[in-house]
Amino acid sequence: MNMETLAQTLDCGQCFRWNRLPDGSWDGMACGRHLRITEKNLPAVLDDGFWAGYFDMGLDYGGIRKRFCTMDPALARAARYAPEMRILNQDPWEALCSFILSQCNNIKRIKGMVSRLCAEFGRPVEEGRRAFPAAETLAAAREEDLRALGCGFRAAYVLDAARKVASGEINLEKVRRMPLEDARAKLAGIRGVGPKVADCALLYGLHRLDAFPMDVWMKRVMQTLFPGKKPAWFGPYAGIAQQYLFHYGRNHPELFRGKRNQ
DNA sequence: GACCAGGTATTGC
DNA sequence: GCAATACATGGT
Repeated sequence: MNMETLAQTLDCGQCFRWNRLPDGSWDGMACGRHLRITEKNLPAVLDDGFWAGYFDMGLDYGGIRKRFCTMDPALARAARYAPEMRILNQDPWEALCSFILSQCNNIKRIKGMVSRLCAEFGRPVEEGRRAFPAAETLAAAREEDLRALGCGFRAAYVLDAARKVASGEINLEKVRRMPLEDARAKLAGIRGVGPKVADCALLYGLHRLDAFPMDVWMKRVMQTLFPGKKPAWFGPYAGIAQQYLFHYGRNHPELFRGKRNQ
């Protein structure tokens, strides 16, 4: 992993608090910690206990990729397109909340909404930096306050999620350990959380690598490149395959020209 | 100024 | 079941 290939992980639509600065460094927040990654400190970052875990350095992505390459030529192309991509270990609540905000939205605006949410409700951690707001904090907010930050119709959804997490009605660490279908059903008890957002929360927030978010892009990918196949076909690391394919598909829209959009 | 965006809930066949 | 529609709003 180097400064360029970090984009495969930090700019592939799984997280919303990282930005590349003009000098090429990466600036971001995770779990209440601020980090600026430069060419110089990158090795030390990946050696740090917390950040190594965040970047999932303990998992053998090379081996998983190799297996994918033997399964299907299109999957091989997608895996080779972004070979350094990893699924981050993000804060579960932040991921759930962020992907509730992601619906019917674009990545740039999601980032803006998350940023304003942090500025307004996040705990200050250092000069000008704020953590992602705690569920307890947002649970006490008013819907109109969230709408004022540009959340739109998603404001009520965020509020419902915050209340259910803060009250303990939904315990994300318990959800992490549930069978996939039970976990999905539990998350779907939140207003504004359907199959896609639930799987995003599971994959990106709870590191459930068997979850397989099916958005418009993945529907196109599946129809075009894997007709008749279902997510389980990709195996226990289906979520990683999904991320390779999502990123590859989004950057090759010509694959779907002339196909029906779903 | 349309058109679209990593969807979901509701309604009506 | 499945298609149609509303839901807010900023980016392009």
